[in-house]
Amino acid sequence: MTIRVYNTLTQKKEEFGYEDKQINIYVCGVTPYSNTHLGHARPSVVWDVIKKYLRWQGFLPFHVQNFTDIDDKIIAKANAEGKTALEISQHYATDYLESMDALGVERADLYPKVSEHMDDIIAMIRQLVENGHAYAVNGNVFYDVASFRAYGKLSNQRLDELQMGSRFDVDADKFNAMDFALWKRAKTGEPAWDSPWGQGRPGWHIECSAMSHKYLGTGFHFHGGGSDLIFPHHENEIAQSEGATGEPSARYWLHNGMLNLKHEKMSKSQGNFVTIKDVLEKHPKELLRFYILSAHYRSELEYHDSKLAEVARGWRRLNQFVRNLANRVDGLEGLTDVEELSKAEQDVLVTVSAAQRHFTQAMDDDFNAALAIGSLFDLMREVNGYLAEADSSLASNYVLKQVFDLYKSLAGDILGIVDLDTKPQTEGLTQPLMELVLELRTQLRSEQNYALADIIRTRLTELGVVIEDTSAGTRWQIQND
RNA sequence: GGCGGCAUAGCCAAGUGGUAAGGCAGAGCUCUGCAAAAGCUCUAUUCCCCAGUUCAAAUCUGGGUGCCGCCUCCA
Repeated sequence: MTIRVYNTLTQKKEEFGYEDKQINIYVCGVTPYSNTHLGHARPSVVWDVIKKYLRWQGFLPFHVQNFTDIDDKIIAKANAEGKTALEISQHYATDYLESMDALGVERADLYPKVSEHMDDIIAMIRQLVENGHAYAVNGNVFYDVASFRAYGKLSNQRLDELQMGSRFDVDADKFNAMDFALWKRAKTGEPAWDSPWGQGRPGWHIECSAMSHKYLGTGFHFHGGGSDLIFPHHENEIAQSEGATGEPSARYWLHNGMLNLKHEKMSKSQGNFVTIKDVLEKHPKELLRFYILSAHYRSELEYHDSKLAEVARGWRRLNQFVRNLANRVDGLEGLTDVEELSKAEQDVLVTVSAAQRHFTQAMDDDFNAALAIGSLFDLMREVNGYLAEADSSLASNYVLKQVFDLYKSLAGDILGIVDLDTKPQTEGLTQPLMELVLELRTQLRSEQNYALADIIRTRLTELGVVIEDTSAGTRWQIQND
């Protein structure tokens, strides 16, 4: 098995090389000053799936994701609301983690914060000054972009083509307009820390270099984030990390595409965002994940209010299929190999292994989840065909258990697009009441009182309870998406 | 102005040299008391346009058009 990934640094797909099973991952987190929105859901879900896939393949992902909890925007908001910057950032960091939990995103192994890594940041800035990549002026420290020959290698920018200063004023203390702040001199009313250059706070990019280096060292495997971070954030990060250590920081730079709202990037500063919590109040997390994963992680994704409804039908089919399988194979834990399989059953097993192979091939090719999902639909069609004829023999149960186990790992554990909670859909009286209603309706049907039976069905549908008459009896389900 | 990306059926979307996955919607059929579910069949002679390379191109090259992102904080 070989995994190939698109590396922004080389602008092509590369074979993923590794030395041992532990895969180190640094994903740029958020600046917590506002509610967590759908744009944040994209990299989170994408990396969640990558981690779970890698683990399924026998790797041990180790994931570090920062909180940039010292920042102009946070300070501005704190001053406006009469709170401290840390109160603001803590509040929104909590909102972020809650949103991630609600999305079924596994937590990172570490969430380092700027405010807790001042020594590491200062040490790296100092190193950069010593290495001749940074200079201090009036309590500020700037990165000397011209000193780093490879500057621009990630984003493919040429220094002389960048339009710096066109939309904001350039600090007069800079050697060069493109130089960026590593350390900012304290202004009144701002949180500040002691440093060799006086009181101040870190610039935007240095925290990721310092913290990724501290926890993952140099040459770690993956560095991820949104494509909007390629320049200047990640470009500057490379300049800092490599300028300080003399070694490459990350080997593979992976960038996810933007999630747009009405053809515009969803972002905090533009105010055009939909929060994750809002969406999850109306839709199950599995549906939101299905939507996000239905396009390749590098492409742009368009969101609008009816978007989830559009993909819901296909998603629901998949879920009901898996749920039916779950009911069917429930309690069949002890099944071992069964000797006599019919042709139809052998065919299903062949399709199962083909589906798993296609899924793996898709994920190995730059984590192509959209293609991988296609293989789940292919298998579903095949199995549904078999299911129509299947009896409840041992062989049949055995085969269906194989199918279910595959969906459980791929669609459930890795992608998180089907709800496998075996929790009863209902509580209290609903279950026995439904059984009673359906029993009576079955009686009516056997008496050919279809008019009344249909009224019951219609009224139940209006209540959100969908019933289906199958040859194996009537089944019911609460429609909740 | 520079850099990066995208343009595939009514809609979403995969596909980076070998003759167009998958989903939704639509049509027909099977099953069914009916409905639903499910299955089967059909639905892009063609991949924004124009040239070129090649036995072969949605895929490569050149040019054009349109859209998006970045060059300010952003996932």
